Amino acid sequence: MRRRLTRAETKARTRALLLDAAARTFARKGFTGASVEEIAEAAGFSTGALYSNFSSKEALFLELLSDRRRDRLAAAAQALDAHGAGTGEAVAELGRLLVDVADKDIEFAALQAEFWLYAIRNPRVMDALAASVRESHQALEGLVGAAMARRGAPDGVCVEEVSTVVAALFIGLVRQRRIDPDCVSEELFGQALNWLFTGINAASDEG
Amino acid sequence: MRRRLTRAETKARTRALLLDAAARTFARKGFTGASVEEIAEAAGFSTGALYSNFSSKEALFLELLSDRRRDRLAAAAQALDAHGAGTGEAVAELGRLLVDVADKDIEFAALQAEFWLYAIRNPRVMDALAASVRESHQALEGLVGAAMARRGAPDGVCVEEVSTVVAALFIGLVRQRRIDPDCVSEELFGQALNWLFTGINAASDEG
DNA sequence: GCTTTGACATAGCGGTCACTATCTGAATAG
DNA sequence: CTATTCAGATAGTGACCGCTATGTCAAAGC
Repeated sequence: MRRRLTRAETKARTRALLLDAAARTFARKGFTGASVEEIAEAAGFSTGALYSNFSSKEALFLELLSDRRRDRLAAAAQALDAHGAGTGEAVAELGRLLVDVADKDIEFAALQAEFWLYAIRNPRVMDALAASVRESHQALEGLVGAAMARRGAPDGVCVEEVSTVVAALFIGLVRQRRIDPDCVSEELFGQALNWLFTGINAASDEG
Repeated sequence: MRRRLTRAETKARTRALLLDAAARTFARKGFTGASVEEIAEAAGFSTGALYSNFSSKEALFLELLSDRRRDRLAAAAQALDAHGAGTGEAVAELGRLLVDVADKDIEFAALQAEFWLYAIRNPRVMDALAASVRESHQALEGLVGAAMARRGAPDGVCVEEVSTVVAALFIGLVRQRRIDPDCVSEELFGQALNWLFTGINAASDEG
């Protein structure tokens, strides 16, 4: 049986519900296309509740910008851990991640695109986006560094650069898979990573 | 001295000016954020002129979707031709293309992101976007095929797949360069392509 | 148990938007 | 020269939106 909630608890719950509804609605309609009434209704509240928890539509949006990528990152890390990261299977698991993000979590890619466009147009929030991206890139650098070490990659190659390339590849493939799934098979991301890491080793052996 | 324009000529000119203004405005404000009055004014006309040339805001947007990528493609092909495509310099030239698209033609990336989001949300226009993308990918496949042949790549590797990877890499790097230019140097795209093509050769030598 | 507080609901205000009905004047046709 | 057509201007119209002022009722404090 459910304990009676305190005021602070219900407020926190309302906030979380509003954030979830906002993520769904912004992803489906865009920042300007989504109305605050729509968001509040999707969460089961009124606009009054929304403005009692967030100072403006933009503030709600920016809070998502800081939050959601962290959520995704945690889920991805968990999935990778569960399937033997640090082994040769990591590449296969990254392929599965591509499918997850492109096909299942259809909100994520759309939201990130919204964030990017918003930051391009409102330079004052670009720092926040850059920080959010940097956070996930640092996690990725751990994986990439491990992969390079396992494959005996040389010292001359910059882990940050390789990570940036891997992340760019991922984003580009997710986007393309939403346009034409036939062009981006589930294995293509893993395949491309194999080419990339093989090439890194081979290229440095020459120079 | 300027010849007196016929009605058809002035109308075509008005249409073109409206399309240009629409590209600028949609890129800067987004599809929902840009108003038709804003677009018409930027072109030096009234909303009446706009609705006399396009049936709706959406029709104007969709016309850009078909047009603008072709323009970009033509400019890119010209730039590549001018700097010795088909030689080893092609990779360096592709690096320059990255800088052009990311830094100078700031409209292009934003517009493409708008198109993608719009197509995601309005499945009936996804076909148009897919066709537009396929057009540029086919041009890219010519370049990629030539690069692979020059480097003596094996038969077992699918040109379409490699092209998709190259395009994805490009899009992802442009996006990241707009977030943090320091992370994506001008040479990184060319560097990544070198890794990629080197890896394609090496991987197939093994199997 | 009375008072105070504050989370959330309701209603409405000013402003903007996509789109249209109507008008004007210049290019065309005869 | 006159009549017609039509590109483009002007001036709305109804709908919607972000936000706020105000009301309500239950939890918190004493």
